[in-house]
Amino acid sequence: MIDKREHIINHAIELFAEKGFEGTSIRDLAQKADVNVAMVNYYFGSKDKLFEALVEMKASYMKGKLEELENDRTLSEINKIDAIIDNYVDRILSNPAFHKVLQQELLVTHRVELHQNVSNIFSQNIRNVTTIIERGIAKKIFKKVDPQLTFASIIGTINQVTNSKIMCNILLNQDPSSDPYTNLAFRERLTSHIKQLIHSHLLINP
Amino acid sequence: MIDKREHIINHAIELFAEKGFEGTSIRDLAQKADVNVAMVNYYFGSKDKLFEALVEMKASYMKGKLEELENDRTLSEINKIDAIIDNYVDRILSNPAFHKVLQQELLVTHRVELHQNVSNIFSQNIRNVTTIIERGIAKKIFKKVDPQLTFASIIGTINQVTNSKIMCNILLNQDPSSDPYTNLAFRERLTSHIKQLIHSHLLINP
DNA sequence: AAATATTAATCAAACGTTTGTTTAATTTAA
DNA sequence: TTAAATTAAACAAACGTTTGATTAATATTT
Repeated sequence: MIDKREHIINHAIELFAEKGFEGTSIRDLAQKADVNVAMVNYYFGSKDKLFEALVEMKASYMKGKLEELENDRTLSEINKIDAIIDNYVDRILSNPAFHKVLQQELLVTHRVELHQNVSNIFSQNIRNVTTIIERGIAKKIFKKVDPQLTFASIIGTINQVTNSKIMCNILLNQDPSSDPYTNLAFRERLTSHIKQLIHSHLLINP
Repeated sequence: MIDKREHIINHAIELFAEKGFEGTSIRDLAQKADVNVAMVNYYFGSKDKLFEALVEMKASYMKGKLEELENDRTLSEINKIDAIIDNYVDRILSNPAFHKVLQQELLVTHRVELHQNVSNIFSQNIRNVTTIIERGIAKKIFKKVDPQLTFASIIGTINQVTNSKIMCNILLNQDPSSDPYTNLAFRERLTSHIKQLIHSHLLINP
């Protein structure tokens, strides 16, 4: 075993995604990760701190690529948007369980601090994307759309199909047991739909 | 007090939305609703059955209007879509807490039966909307879009701004304490964005 | 109409479990 | 040999639920 903290965290993500944070007991987690019940408190101090450590360790993958794209001067605004869509879909479909954990924490509000932290993970992304859209509008390449809600439509479409596997399969008339998230054809279908949607929304000359 | 069952359910919706089902204790609920702890089990049998009764009692508001719209022969396809968008935004913004409870139950999967029931609440709506879009495509009024994912974009955009008040305020650069859901200007902004987005996506002659 | 019987609603208290956490002893590794 | 890691056992607190007694409301009988 390489890193026991990460080992526990990885199993915690799966359980939290399936049952929620409150719905998962430390004994559940210890059994699933095949460690002693005391190890969670030994390594993390408490169940709450495990959750914080989990978010902190795994949230970094959210950043990075986007700032890079925003500052790329060789790409047109619409190409940046396309790259962001590809990037988002890629990362979320590669980590559906962690993404679900974050979405759960956005829905509930009683852990005020963590709820704020999770919100902040997304806030820089919002600013980056809306800045790109606003620049496109200023250059008269884009129509005068609502930049904030345009971002909401991009990320909201992705969330709509990634938040619930069962809902996604109902939506796509697929077998309830089939797994759309690992299906490459589905990934292609999703990205091309969003790009098509956003292109006709943004571009003056499509 | 008119109906004690409904009285308890209404307070349960608020608490479940804020803390989640597992995060809410019966003692929490009893205190908030100002009833004895034994009353929940007296009226509903168990905490789980309270949850089922809650969904059953409040989910009916989801149906109705949509079947009506689908069968209306006086409206064009795009007018039906517009009416559906108005209807969705209206109902969700009028019941944000209950909507959050449903979204939470879509995210977690460990209560298999209830998760299925909640999914089914939406499935008829999906069929209605996709049918309208397919008819518009057949009539060559609409472009050859992806009907299922187009629906996902409509409902996903709404969810994106209604799932978290804090996220919504970050998105809209608003004060963290402001309440966008009761703000009529926000409702108008949201519906007109979605309509604009979907019109340019669907219509061949906008 | 008054008195009685029956049902429904409410309550404080207690039930047995499960919860997150801690302890103190033991094993492992450096 | 010392520090870190692991363990089974125990801890108090919180959990959902049940109990048995008491009050309120309704129905029945006089």
